[in-house]
Amino acid sequence: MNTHQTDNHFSNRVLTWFDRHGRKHLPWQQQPTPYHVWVSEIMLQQTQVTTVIPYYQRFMVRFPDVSALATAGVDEVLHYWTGLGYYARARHLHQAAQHIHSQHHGIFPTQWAEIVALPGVGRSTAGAIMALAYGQRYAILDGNVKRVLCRYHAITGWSGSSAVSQSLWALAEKYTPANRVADYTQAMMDLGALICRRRGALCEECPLHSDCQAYRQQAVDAYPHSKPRKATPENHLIVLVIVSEKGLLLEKRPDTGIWGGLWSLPQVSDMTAIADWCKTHCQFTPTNWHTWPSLSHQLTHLRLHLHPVAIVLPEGNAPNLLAVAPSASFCWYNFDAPPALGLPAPVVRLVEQIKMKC
DNA sequence: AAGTCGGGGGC
DNA sequence: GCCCCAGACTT
Repeated sequence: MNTHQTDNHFSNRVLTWFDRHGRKHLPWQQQPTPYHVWVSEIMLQQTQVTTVIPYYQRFMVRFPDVSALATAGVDEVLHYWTGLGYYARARHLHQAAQHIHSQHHGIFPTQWAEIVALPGVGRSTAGAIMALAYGQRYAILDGNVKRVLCRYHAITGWSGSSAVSQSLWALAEKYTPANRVADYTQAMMDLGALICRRRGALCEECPLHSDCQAYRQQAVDAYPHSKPRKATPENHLIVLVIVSEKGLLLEKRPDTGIWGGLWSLPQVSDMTAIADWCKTHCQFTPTNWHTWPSLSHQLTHLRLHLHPVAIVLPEGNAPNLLAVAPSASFCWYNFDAPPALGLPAPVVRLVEQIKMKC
């Protein structure tokens, strides 16, 4: 009977705090159009605000609206995404823009079901667009909201497990108010990011601390429970550094898997495959090569070691090599006029090294 | 239900 | 080093 009162109690406290302390000057808040909210939400998936801001600003200058994004090439979109990670986000964003451009005349859809059907948009991102851009009462459940709710109710278990996630969604829906839903949604993210921080939570400044179960237990740092982790595997990749007067040879990666759709160095399965690879793809058999120092690259779930092998081009055989590229899957990366392509972060590092040697 | 997908921030 | 971050998608 008093559950409704309790729900308003929660959102009222959050909203009062927001009026005084919430963030109101983030780039995507200035004109919270569906397009601005959408792009920002996709960039912010698993990515911190301070990292996103410069990417968002560059992106909006180049792709100011859905149609600008839809009519651009996917390589250029990935170029603007280079360094942000999770590149499927960029390809999905581009696909969705093309869908909106061709099927909805460039007008962003207004219904939740249409929005959640867009590639790359799940339940939480769709809720954020509905709440922030349209003021409709839809809930979100991002990392911030999860942390606030896990602590407020002292919820045990990993928040990614289906049982805990289901409980959290029910709570998120319950607390989301009908009035001022845009402010409330922003407030919950701000509360999680600024006050209910992963470490070093500022509980004395939190509008909810008098009712927070984790605070009452004096065990705020224990929530949310972290994901059980396994040992991260190590992967070794042999990559080829082939430089001609046209630049560095790059190969486009398939859309699925790591660095999907990005341009990387050609990769071979083992050292014995190098000669065959050159014969097949470049119509020449290298006489010798040099192994360069390896680069390590830590990902969430594995550790990569790149072993660059520099192929020495035989004198006079460069013309044959030129026949290789450009094509759909190969290109020459010109250091003096770098093309707008997406490159994995360690390849960017390697390109910098190669540029120094040339 | 568990794995995959990246790079950077912060301690 | 380690864990996490305005999650979604595939298997």
